[in-house]
Amino acid sequence: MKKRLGHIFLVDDNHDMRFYLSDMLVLLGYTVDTFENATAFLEKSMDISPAVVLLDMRMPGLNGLELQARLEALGRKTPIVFISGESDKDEIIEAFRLGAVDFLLKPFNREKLCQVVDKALDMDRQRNQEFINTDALRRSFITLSAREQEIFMLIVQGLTNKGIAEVTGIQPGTAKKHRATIYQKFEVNTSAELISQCKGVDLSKLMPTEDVKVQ
Amino acid sequence: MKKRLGHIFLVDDNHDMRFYLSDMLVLLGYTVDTFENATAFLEKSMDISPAVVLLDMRMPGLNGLELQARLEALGRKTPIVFISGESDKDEIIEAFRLGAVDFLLKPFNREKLCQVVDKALDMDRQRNQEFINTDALRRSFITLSAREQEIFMLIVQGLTNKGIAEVTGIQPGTAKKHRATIYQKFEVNTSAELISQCKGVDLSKLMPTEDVKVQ
DNA sequence: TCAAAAATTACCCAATTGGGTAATTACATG
DNA sequence: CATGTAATTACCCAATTGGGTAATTTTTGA
Repeated sequence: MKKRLGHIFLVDDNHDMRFYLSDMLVLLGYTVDTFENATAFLEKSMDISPAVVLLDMRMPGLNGLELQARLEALGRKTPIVFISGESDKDEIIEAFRLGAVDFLLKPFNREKLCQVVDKALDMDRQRNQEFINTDALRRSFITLSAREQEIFMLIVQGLTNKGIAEVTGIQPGTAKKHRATIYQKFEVNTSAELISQCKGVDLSKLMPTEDVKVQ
Repeated sequence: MKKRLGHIFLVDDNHDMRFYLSDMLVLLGYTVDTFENATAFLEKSMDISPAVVLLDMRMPGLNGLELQARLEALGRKTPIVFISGESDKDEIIEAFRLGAVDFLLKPFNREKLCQVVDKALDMDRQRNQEFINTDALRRSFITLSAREQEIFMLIVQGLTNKGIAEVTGIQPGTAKKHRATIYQKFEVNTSAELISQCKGVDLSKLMPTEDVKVQ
């Protein structure tokens, strides 16, 4: 059997189900952290990618939907797959509205579980890659002075030194000086390289944040 | 009441529901096309944006899920919102897996309908804008010769004429000549402008397609 | 208040770019 | 085969860029 890769956060209040699923998933090759309730997951989990949250809907304390909303509010964007047998239609719909990747109704077979988990892991790989790209760009961006950040935005919009001079009211030579500093800090030689580095990155997200993803 | 904007394709086999919903939606300000079954919609609808498909799940002939799959296969990407009372959990989950935006269980109130429809219309506006951006770029791209298309890709990756020369094996001056032609056809003066035009566009989607969206 | 950091401008030089013309070769389509 | 299109190369020129040094003024913090 092909060994599967990725991490699974399994949140289920049912002891037997936790052990049964965990064993199966570990056998399949995934790494697994199990949690008995939503609070335990909120407190102890670390950010790992690629990962997926396998989440039981009905639990004592916070239920699945409530945990989902909390994670969303915290900016923890690991994909969520619900596992449940007793959920009603409204709960299922609400889970998808809140961004759930899939919903597995018990009983489900191993193939279906793998298929859904792997799809979610793929999504997380892509999401994390985008985060990493943005983060790499941000590392350089925050070394820029305020003026340099302003001019950076104009450069990646395609403006020349002359255009930047017109927009900001400074001399073209000054714009050129700032541009040189910016290129140094981003370790590029041309505007094309700089703009390429920004491809697929939301420039409005360049201001610092705290969360970091490892691995 | 604030007048709502957008187009709705309403597909429902139930005559009363069709007229009731259609009247309500028109009153709210939307434009509405109604269809008695999936086949009618597949045959007659045109691409309009922003639009949303309100789709009944249980219908004679093709059911909602089958129509959804057909639309996906045809590349018709207007967001789909299901409307149904009798759907079971598996159908609901399958609808979301196939990309449904939302699922309204009957009975639902007017507010909920508006909220869901407007969200779907917003998604379609954005989707269509991306399509338009890509289409504008493609119009220029297809006027390039094969060699120019190849060099275009290298330019937007940030390569200089010298770099392009190394990669392709031609002389830097030749690369420069091609670059000049490309700039002309895209009506830009610098590589930064060209790359800016490509921002947010999936360059792998630049080859010609047939479907066109109006308005 | 005093020192450090940032912003501004000017100047120099080599390299590259943008724009244009021209000539030769390769290739395909009628 | 002939013609046209594409590709390739070379050459010229003006403008801009990349890289560096220097000097002055502003702003910021300690």
